[in-house]
Amino acid sequence: MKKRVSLKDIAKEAGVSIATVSYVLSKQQNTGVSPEVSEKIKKIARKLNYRPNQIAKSLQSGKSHTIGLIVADISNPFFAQIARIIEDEAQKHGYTVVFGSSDEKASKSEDLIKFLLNRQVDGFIIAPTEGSEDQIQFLKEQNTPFVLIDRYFPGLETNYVVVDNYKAAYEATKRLMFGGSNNIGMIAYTAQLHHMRERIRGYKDALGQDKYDELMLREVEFSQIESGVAKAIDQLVGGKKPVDAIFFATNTLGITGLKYLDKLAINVPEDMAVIVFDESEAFDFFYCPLTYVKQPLSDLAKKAVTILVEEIAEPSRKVVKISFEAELVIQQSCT
Amino acid sequence: MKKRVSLKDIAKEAGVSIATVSYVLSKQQNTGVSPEVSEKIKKIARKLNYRPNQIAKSLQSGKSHTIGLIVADISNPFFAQIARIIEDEAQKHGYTVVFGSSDEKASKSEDLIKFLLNRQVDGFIIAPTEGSEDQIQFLKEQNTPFVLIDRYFPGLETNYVVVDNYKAAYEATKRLMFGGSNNIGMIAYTAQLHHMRERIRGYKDALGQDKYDELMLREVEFSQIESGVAKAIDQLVGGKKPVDAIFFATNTLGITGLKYLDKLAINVPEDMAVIVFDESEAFDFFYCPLTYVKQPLSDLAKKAVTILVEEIAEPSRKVVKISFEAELVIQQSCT
DNA sequence: AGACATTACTTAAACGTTTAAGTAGTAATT
DNA sequence: AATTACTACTTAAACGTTTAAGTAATGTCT
Repeated sequence: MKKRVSLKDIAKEAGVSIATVSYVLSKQQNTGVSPEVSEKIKKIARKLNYRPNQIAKSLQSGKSHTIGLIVADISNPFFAQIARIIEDEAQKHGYTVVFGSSDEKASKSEDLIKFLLNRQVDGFIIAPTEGSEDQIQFLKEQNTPFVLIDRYFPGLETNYVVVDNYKAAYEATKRLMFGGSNNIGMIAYTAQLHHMRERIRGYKDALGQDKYDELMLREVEFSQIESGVAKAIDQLVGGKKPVDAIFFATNTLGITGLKYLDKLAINVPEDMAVIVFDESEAFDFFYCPLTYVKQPLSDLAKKAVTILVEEIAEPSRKVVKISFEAELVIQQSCT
Repeated sequence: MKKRVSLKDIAKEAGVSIATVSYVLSKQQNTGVSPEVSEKIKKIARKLNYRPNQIAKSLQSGKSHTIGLIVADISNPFFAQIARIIEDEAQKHGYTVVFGSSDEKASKSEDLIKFLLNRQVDGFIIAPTEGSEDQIQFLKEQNTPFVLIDRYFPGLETNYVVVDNYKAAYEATKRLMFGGSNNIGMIAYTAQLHHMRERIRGYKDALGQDKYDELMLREVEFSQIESGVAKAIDQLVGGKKPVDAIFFATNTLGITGLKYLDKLAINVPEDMAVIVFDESEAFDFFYCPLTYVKQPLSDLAKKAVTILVEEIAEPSRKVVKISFEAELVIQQSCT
């Protein structure tokens, strides 16, 4: 790599001190440099194609103007979309985004946080994994600015931007009941993550004491989605009280589940009503237009960035907790 | 943010110089520090929870251990998947990935390159946009390590990792002919990007002089995919020689096109055979299992990282040009 | 005993910035 | 003429590392 041009090079060529060059090039207000010298320096800077070294600036200022984004998996369209919006929004504020995928593993998440902390990121946007409370607590104690997104820990006083999962799940389930379904099953992840428990709670509450049966709620492991969903569906349709509707708790579960229903030649919505949490491009080609819970991704992501940027600028403000409403997009799979 | 622990803090507590601490903590080989002092320092470092400041290291070494990834759109699953693989691979080599989306605009791409260059990235992995030759040339002149991925410029001597687009398109088209299609249309992007021209060239060559008709090749703008594809299909099916097969040049075009075919009640493959370049989760739910061109994403992305990392370590090696074979996954949409 | 090595450190410069504090030189005020 | 104030700079320290070069104390060899 060719040696980059530094203030020193410009100073030498202009016959002034480095400080003068710095004042000219970095200050908007004129800090007492004569117009002639100022012009001369600017001209030389342009000629030499000077680009300031952000690393040096960062070392000096203690700010890297970089934010770390940690999600479960950047290749999951849900997170990829969030990442894109965060990127655009961060750029507007002059921030770069570095990202990492935790694969829902607390250990990977911890490694990533440490790694990015060494890189001196100014703050984090994190979709926390199960069991990462202590990491989040650690960030809090360290006073590292961060915002949780998509999920949060009710026991921790932190910034977060989420969706009202309880309400969304409640409404979705009610819609299935309204559509005439009597035995409504749910397929969720085996996770103590609050957003997942909230979706489950919404489902249960909508059904009420008498309609809910614990056999109708099936949980599958992150690590074996395909086999887990298949088994769950087998149980839901094969029990003594077969379900006539399934509420899928995430889009990945939905996609996997719909494929399996296809395999079993179970028709939606005739044999089985369906609602899925989250969207997917895949649903566009499903033979029956799906009713789904639509999260305001853009709002979530933008808000997360603005909160983070504000917190970086003014640390230790009061925590900000935001919960957006999700929208139930009603199509034909729920009747 | 709490003040971070630096070598100085450790040095003070241990009663030694900063240099000694640095030697102990950064060297694997013992550089002449007594075991007692060494142990003492390590213990204090652990106690204070010392984490080295990468920014300072970077300034000193001139290496940021960060690579910049520039793609058209990180939320496009094709690029999101590549990003994920690059992330994992980069992590293995101790690199962080910062990303940016160019939206296929040369101006955005240029801004991103400048922005990330200021951030002192050690190198780039770029899926270049149309009209970005001069930016690439600039990086080359600067001796900034980079690898192009997915696309490249035949006129420039650069590292790249791509797929043999000509061959893949040729074979796809031949497969459509083999399946009995007589009038095979193609929908591609209006772009001089080499990979796109190669796909088109493969299509043309497969058809040969007599079968190819310029009316059967429709190009649509990046900026108006939906309307463009609709218009293209209208023309393809509404001409005096209506096509009985369509080859879509990318997965986005394919998804959009298939939706529109649905709208027109054109059945695949009875009324229209179809092959799409690239995969999509969406295709899993299309009523007819699609024949598609499968790119070895993992190979592409991993190779790009290793080439880049090698080039960073040993600049100005000979350029490396890699072309992988794509696989035609034959299902039922092409007969 | 004197020369030379070796050990176990320390000093100081460097990376590229920013910025408080200092310093000439000139101009205005008394 | 002396004081003050301003202008247009420069000096130097700092951010947290690395590392070549220096040094004092001890050990070894002839």
